[in-house]
Amino acid sequence: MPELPEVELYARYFAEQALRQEIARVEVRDERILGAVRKEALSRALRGNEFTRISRHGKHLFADVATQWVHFHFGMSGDLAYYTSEDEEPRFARVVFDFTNGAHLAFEDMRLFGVVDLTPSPGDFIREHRLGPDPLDPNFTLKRFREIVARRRGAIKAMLMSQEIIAGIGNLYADETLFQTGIHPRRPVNKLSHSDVKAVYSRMRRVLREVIERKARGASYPRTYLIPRREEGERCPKCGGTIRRTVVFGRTTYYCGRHQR
DNA sequence: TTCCATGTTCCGCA
DNA sequence: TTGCGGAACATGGA
Repeated sequence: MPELPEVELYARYFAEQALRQEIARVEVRDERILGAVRKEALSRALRGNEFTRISRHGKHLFADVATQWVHFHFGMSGDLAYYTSEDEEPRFARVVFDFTNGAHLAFEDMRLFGVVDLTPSPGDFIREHRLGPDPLDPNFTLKRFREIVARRRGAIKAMLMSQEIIAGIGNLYADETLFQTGIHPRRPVNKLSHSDVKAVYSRMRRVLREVIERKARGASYPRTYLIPRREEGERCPKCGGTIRRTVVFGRTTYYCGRHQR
């Protein structure tokens, strides 16, 4: 379930559970999950070392080990699991890091769209993959967002989901942001008013932060959100209109036919 | 059996 | 050059 908020929670989980433990071995259960790195090289780079710190950019997570960083991308179904007993290994574990203290950290990913890789540093990775700014980064100001918007055309939803423009927003949170700002997902970016742009900027960040904090407490989505009502014909929790379903930027899109214009 | 899924990439076309 | 639709990737659940 990984868009920015979920990956942020994985990052916190990783940092709390799996730092500063010597890595005994790396078990690759399915090589299709590896990016450019071969399993022998991954194992060699990690064995005898420890994860020392975690970094996140958009939907990407990085774990510092010795002179390199392990890069994780969670695809559609990736997750992390830290456990001490072998029989707790997740069914779809693809890579398992065994620690000398007997604990394990598994990267699980049923659908195999995720990636485990090595990279010299998060900065190198971000440049190489041309990722846009992380929307929760303190340097990502409204001014910067306006500059990005000014250079663009096309549907607002496509812009929000393009990782080279802004890194971390996926299908659900793009829809949620537009639902809360009352903007139709197909509205061209150049037809947004000055205040629309500000609203999108603020709502996007509020949604991301709110979801992180709520999920960190084990809570579900607020009842005012669109996310729990992603179904054709549902009632809009904001205005009582009807929830519509369509396709934008290749993804199933839900919006309120009444208040999103 | 068929459709759908929180993602990314590549190709072709306008 | 930019933007977008479609297909492909792999797999399980409704």
